Amino acid sequence: MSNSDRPISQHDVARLAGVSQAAVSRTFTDGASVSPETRRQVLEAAEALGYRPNAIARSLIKHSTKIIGIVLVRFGNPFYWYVFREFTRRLQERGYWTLLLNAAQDQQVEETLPMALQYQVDGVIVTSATLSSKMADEAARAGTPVVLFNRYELDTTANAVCCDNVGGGRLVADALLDAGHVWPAYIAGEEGSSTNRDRERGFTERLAERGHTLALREAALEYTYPAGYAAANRLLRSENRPDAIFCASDLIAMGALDCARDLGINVPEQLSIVGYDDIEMAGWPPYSLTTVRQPADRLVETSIEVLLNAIENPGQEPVIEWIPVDLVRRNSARL
Amino acid sequence: MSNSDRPISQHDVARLAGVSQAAVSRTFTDGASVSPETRRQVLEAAEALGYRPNAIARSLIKHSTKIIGIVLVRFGNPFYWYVFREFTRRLQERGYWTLLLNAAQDQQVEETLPMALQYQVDGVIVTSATLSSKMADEAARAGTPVVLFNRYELDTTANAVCCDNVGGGRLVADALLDAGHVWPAYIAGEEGSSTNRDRERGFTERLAERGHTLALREAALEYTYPAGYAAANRLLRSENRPDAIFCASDLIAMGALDCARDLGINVPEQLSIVGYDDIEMAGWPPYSLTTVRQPADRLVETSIEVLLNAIENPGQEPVIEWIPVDLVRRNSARL
DNA sequence: TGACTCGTTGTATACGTATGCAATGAATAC
DNA sequence: GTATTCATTGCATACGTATACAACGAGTCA
Repeated sequence: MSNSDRPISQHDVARLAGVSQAAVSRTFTDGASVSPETRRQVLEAAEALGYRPNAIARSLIKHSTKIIGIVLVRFGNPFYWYVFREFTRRLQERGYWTLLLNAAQDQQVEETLPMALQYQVDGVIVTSATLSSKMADEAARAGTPVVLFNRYELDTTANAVCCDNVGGGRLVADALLDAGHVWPAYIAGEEGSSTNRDRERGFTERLAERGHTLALREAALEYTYPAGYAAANRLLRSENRPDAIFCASDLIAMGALDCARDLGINVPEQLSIVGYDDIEMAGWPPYSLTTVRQPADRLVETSIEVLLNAIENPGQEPVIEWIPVDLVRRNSARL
Repeated sequence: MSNSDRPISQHDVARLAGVSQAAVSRTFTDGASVSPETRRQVLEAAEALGYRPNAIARSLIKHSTKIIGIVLVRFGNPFYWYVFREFTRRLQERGYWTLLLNAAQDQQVEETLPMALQYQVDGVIVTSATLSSKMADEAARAGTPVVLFNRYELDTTANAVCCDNVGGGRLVADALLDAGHVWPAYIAGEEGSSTNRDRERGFTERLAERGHTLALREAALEYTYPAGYAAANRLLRSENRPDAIFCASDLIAMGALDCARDLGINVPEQLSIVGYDDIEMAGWPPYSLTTVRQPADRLVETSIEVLLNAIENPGQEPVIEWIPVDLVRRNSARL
């Protein structure tokens, strides 16, 4: 069509409507003072020219982009798919958009977070990764609130919303012991992560409190199905095969379950398997996984509330919110 | 710490370094002319103040945000999760960031796309949704290229990168007939979608060419596991049970497979099941799904190339790229 | 009629950065 | 010695919008 190379600005609209640029700005700003008549003329001219306000220019003045940065580290876990969908959906409902920062490695958070800050995001949510104190300082200096999702860091200035992973581990220990298991094993996920550490700690702690010990331990190293399969394979071929396996995530547990089947081990009669997360697939009939449910909706909602609160009330002390978990009893464990 | 409320700007850095604001800008602009000495002073001052360039202000001048909008409609399908991860990862490698637009319903694309344009994104990728001609016009007027992912629209001005869904349907028909199946059924996904329509068309067309007809048809309506289970349930309880089912997606096929098992039907001896997408789970042992592989990497790579090409060379004719598919033979079908 | 309020409008400026232009100075060539 | 080139620098302006401020006109009240 008739494409002048410069996009339409408020000046163009103002010229056509015979008013000042300020009048145009006011008709597109809620609560500004414009007479119905000018408003009509402006809207008419805007419609004729196909004008759309420039959110970038507006952001520059208002010192607010209405954009939230989300740092996602491990894209693999389906639990985080759901979480991510809910984040974007609920943020949009509240007038915020989402800039995604995909950090393949934990280490890359150090590079991506500064980029988010350069884009002047109003806030950042960091999922499944921690923040170095250097990064936390930088965000604080920029005045950009950060919420850690399902991680916590006691010594930094970041907010956090976190499941009680220690409590989750204890839940499983109690349930397994109550049902008479005596030779429990643990398959770890990523060794460095606080979620993995806390789940294992809660599990072994509670076992110890009740006079038992962790019989065996394997590391899947990743939160994936094949890694879970491989770890279970090592575990189940050992001399003293465990009578129960607690897995650091559902994907690991599903791999372990299939491995047990392939080895001809009956689940749950000969072996109980318990997962963690309660992803959608955990409920599918061929798995029917007993697992610790992390209430994703509540986690997300709380994170958003903490973040928006920090945005609207700058200079507050960082907050750590704990979200309780519960055990979903299905058919992969004899409980 | 010592927080002056305004963030640090190039003026602050310039004052401390004893140079002009322009000199600061130049040290942060590749290829600009600055002496090593001033550069050093500027970087020193910037470091001391914790200065970071403001990407929003830069975007305003350069008429380029280095942000790509991605419109995602149905978050459910794991295939799109992989696709989304690859998009963000590869775009980041090329210096682009990703603004996510989550449209729960198809219809909401009409509302979200204009928002992306207001944020001056350099381009838009629309996955699993079509574009009204009104929206296409608006994007064209804004000079923002759009690439439809796995959809095509012959009459609009949008680019498209698309799998040969008709060809995929034909592949399956040939494979099933070659193996001696005589009573094939189809489980449809979302009725309106072009992917669903084309897959079914290719399947039935090829059946007809070889003197067969589609025996039965059911609609899952959604691309989900439970919907696939329910549709298969209706299909397999009917009088003339099919000897093969072609499903519009892998998730539907996995639901159908579990339904067949629950009904005591042997797969693949009594019933062949074929899916579409080749998501990661399709390869897991308990499913081992025979399916049509959509080469996600190639789809994504091509989409990015088409989009970046359109960004760098404005005013080009829209392009439609076709990507071939192939059949992955596993154990859910007797082929 | 004059003083006052109040809603509307335009002017001017600011947000933080990039860049065209002219000025400066050093280095080179004759 | 002068003329010329060239890299570097600061000044000024532009990007598109929001808003403080003052000006204006209409209306109200005394």
